Amino acid sequence: MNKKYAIECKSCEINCDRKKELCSYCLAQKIIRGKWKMLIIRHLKDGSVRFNELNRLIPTTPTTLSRQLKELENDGVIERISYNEVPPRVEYMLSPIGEEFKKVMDSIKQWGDFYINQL
Amino acid sequence: MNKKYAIECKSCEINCDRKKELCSYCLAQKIIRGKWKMLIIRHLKDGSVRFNELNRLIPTTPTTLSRQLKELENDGVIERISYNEVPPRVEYMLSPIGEEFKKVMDSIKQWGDFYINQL
DNA sequence: CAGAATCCAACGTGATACTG
DNA sequence: CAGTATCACGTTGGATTCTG
Repeated sequence: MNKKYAIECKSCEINCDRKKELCSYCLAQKIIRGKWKMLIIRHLKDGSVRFNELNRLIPTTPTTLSRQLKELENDGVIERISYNEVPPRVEYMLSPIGEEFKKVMDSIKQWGDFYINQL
Repeated sequence: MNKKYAIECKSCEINCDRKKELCSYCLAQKIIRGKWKMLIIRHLKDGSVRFNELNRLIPTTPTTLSRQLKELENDGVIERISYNEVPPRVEYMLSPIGEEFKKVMDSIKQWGDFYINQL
């Protein structure tokens, strides 16, 4: 198991008897924590999207969007393809890991609906 | 739909065509964002736990743990029962909404396993 | 035991200006 | 178009001390 992506779960190291299980949670939490990451993944669900297009869909600054995209890329959740064109064109899309995350998104949506119905 | 719990998703208001779907995501993100919340829910999965017991399982200070517990309670995810005893005894457990969240936890675990296998 | 109060440091996000 | 650099700021979490 080489360190392709960074995974570290301090909590697990300290107190988890079922390391792998807890790591999954911390892993997901790490990805979900970023303010716009859920939204990014949601907007990439149906295919690749360009940077500015994404920025129109997500109400934050290019600075922040760029940072969050880079983090998602480093975590292996999305992929970035840069075409050598003028004007520049860059497309973002889900990686296999990101595709797999759609299932989590679906269960989150179900739970959210349940939550809203309780109000 | 009375405002029992606070829900507001600025992103949805601004740019979402499928409001309810996105709200679910933002909702979940808002609730899970706290550094220890996933871990709290994970440790309450199998039944109620007392404050100090929880604090032994989760490597943070009582101050922070208390804050996150209160937030989870306000968001309707967990419940707090205080027994009138000396010394004091307080138990935390999942609410119905919290129980429902276990499905999300399960899908997260599956995803985490998939993730780890990609390394 | 189960916390509350207070203060502080660190981190994440946003605003602004600029660029290949 | 797709960013980067820099700075300012608010929110979060942690340390410490104290209490019913």
